[in-house]
Amino acid sequence: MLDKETLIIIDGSSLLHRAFYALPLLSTKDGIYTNGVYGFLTMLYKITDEYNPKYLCVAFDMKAPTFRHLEFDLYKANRQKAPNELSLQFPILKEVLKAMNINQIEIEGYEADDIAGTVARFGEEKNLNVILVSGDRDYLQLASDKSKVLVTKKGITELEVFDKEAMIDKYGITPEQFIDLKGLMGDKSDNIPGVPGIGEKTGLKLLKQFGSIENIYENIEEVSGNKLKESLIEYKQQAFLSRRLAEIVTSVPLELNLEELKYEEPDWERLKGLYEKLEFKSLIEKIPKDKIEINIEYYSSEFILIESEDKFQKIIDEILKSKEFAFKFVYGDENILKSEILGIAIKPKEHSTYYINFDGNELLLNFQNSFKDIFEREDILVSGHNIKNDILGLFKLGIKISSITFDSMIGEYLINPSETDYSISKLSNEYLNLNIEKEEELLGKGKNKKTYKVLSVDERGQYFAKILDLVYMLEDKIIGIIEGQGMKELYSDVELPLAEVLASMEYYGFKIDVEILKELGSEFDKEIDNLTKEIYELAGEEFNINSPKQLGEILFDKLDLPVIKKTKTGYSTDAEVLDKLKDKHPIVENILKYRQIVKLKSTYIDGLMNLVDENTDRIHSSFNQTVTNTGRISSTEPNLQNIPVKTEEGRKIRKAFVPQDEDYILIDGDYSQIELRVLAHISDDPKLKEAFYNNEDIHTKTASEVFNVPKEEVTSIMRSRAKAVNFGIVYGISDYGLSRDLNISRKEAKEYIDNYLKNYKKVKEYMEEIVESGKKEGYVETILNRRRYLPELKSRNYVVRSFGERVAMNTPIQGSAADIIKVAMVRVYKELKLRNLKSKLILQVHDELIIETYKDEKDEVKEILKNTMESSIKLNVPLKVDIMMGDSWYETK
DNA sequence: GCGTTCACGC
DNA sequence: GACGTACGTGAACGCA
Repeated sequence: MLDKETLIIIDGSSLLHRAFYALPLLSTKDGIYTNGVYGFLTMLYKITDEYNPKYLCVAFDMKAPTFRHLEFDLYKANRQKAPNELSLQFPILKEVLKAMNINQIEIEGYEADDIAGTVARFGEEKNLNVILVSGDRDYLQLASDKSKVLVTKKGITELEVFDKEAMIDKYGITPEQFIDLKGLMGDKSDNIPGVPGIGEKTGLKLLKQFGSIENIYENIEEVSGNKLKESLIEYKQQAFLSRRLAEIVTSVPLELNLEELKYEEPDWERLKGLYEKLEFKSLIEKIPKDKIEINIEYYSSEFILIESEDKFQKIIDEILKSKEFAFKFVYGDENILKSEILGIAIKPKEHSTYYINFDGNELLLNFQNSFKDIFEREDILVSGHNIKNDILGLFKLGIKISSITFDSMIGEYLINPSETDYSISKLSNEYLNLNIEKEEELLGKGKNKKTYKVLSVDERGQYFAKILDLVYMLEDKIIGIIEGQGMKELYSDVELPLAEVLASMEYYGFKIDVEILKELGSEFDKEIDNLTKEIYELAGEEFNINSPKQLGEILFDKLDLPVIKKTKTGYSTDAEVLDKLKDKHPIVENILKYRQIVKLKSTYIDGLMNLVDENTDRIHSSFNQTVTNTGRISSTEPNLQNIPVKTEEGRKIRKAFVPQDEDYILIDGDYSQIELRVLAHISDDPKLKEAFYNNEDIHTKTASEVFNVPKEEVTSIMRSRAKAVNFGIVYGISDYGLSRDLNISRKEAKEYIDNYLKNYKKVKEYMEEIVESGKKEGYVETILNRRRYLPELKSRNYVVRSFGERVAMNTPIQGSAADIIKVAMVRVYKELKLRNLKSKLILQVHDELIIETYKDEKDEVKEILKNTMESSIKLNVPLKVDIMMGDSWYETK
């Protein structure tokens, strides 16, 4: 294949159809529908990248009737007209292809597949590698020794490859016989009748036995089954007609010329123009930079460089006058806590930006003294972008910030929590149509990411001055939207103050007893050693157990265990599969154990150890406020929100999480069933509310309702199944997910869910209403009006739509729970600060808060934590918090 | 470097 | 009747 040149022929009509139905209906701000074109181009790029063709063309159907219509007037008679949203995209696609200089072929009286077939034969004659691309399986008849057929599998990214051999492998018939097969079974979508009673199975059987339709009729007596025989005889004519209709014509009168099929260089400028009009940002990125004029106009800004304290008073006076300023630190390292501060940009509102350069550091001390008061005054409003990072800088300088009034990053997150890029460059482009360099462009990314040290002092000043200008330009717009959507309180009273709380949690960190970690680590190592030996012995050879590929070969090829599930790349070996193979071979149990211990060792022992600050023995995780779709916070480096708890061995890791010294103790407040309480509140379901008023065991209660037995008769199996149902309600899993979790049939799982909803009628009503309103409004909301947009609800794709529905039901529950704990965090933090306590809030794990508590303050802190958490947001059911104490996180259970 | 597979918590 | 099914983080593998 490599030595031959490649010709790719794409069925444009078919592929645009596929792409249109695979993607949600996207449109530009001018209302041009683009999803099909976008999907088509994604596939086109993928295919050309992979096969690097020398020749390429796209075939289209024409509206005019074809010879098939003339022969059979019912041909495609039942075909529904394509929706307008799709038809409108054909001319757009053709325009894009034209800009790409790609040959388009259409001809009256023939369909795209006939054109494709004809071009394919032409390519074969010229001894080219021919690749046909379509969303239609009819193309399989064109596969040959020289031609491959790519058929879309699912979505838009996966293509199934068929050559002649692959066809025989999969269907047991040749491409030519495929035409006979269609003649026999017909094709519903084209209204080709075929022979009644014959489907794919019978058709394949007949062809494997007889080879062709002619041969079937020549040996009709040998056909087994009277009914089948009669049907064949009666519909003989129809069978031959159907075959003629199904056969792709490879002799369309085309004047083909290899030179014209050449895949040439696009008209880049024109293409870029089209992509811009269609808002295909990711595709614009694909255009080689040297091919187009880079005419991005960068926003520019002025700044005043300050390198001595003489001017400090002038800046302070300006701030005092305008009562508002924006600022941002420039750090010399990714890790802010360890980083030196290179400088700070400060912009008193309506004034120029100052860039104070601290290089050399003498000035920093002076800055601290002069500006402390300004930051700590409550009547001066402070704005910024990703201000948590700047609060950390202030903490390092011993400054406590007071009045944050705007953070463009957090603001945009509230406007749309589903974005992934909240950078200032993105926001300015979206809202202001102004461009500044992305941080990535200045510093690079990944392993080679540099620090701001590579920029000159002047460049640093310029860049950060731009940022502060943009922050102020964004402020009114973003605040306006937030207020318009009823999120003012959420923004000002919860999210903005929370940034400081998170900064404080990062700043203080969690003390780690490194010795305990080390000891646990060597225990795990010993166990891994033993397990490794046993596994090698049982396998009869040494291999890399960590490699799913090698493990799969051992289990399923060598040991011949039954294959339960496959992944894209081979055998699946996940816990679910291994669980089912447990009694088939003793090696399986060892592998499960091995996986568990290796996970603990690598992620939680080695991973944590690497992140312990060697001076203080503390771990400083990053808490991110703008990641999740639901409003939860996330934690990275390390993720402290997934420290093991379920198995005893894993839970031991928590013994290493300790208070700073013997004067301190950990106090842990844990919301009991917060999501189900939120559900009781939102749905106002009397039964569910009653359970919480009476402080009942909710899973037992659910079991008694779902299985219709008195509570005393609920067995432990019933309870655990009910627990899974409650879990499903809270996390929005499907009947499929529930059936998998409980290892029961999907039907049974569905019964459980239906039964649940039958008992909790108002929950059912809520679920129906929220989906309805989500569809109508385009979004759902939490108790504090936090929004999540759900375009998935309008998808024509069942899977996507169902996903949207579950998210619609789940987000108000999970998101409101997030609202509740965030409010509690802000208040607990404020209270500890107000009372000047030594105790600090150091961790949040979704429904749990941990305070590193000074022992003398123990009772006070306990009360603050419990009361604040329970009274955070008033629901129409009580919130319940369990308080626990211990000398390690392990003990607070 | 990047996608895939697996596993941990809520 | 199939579709392929909570989220977020991280480690290791294996391909490029």
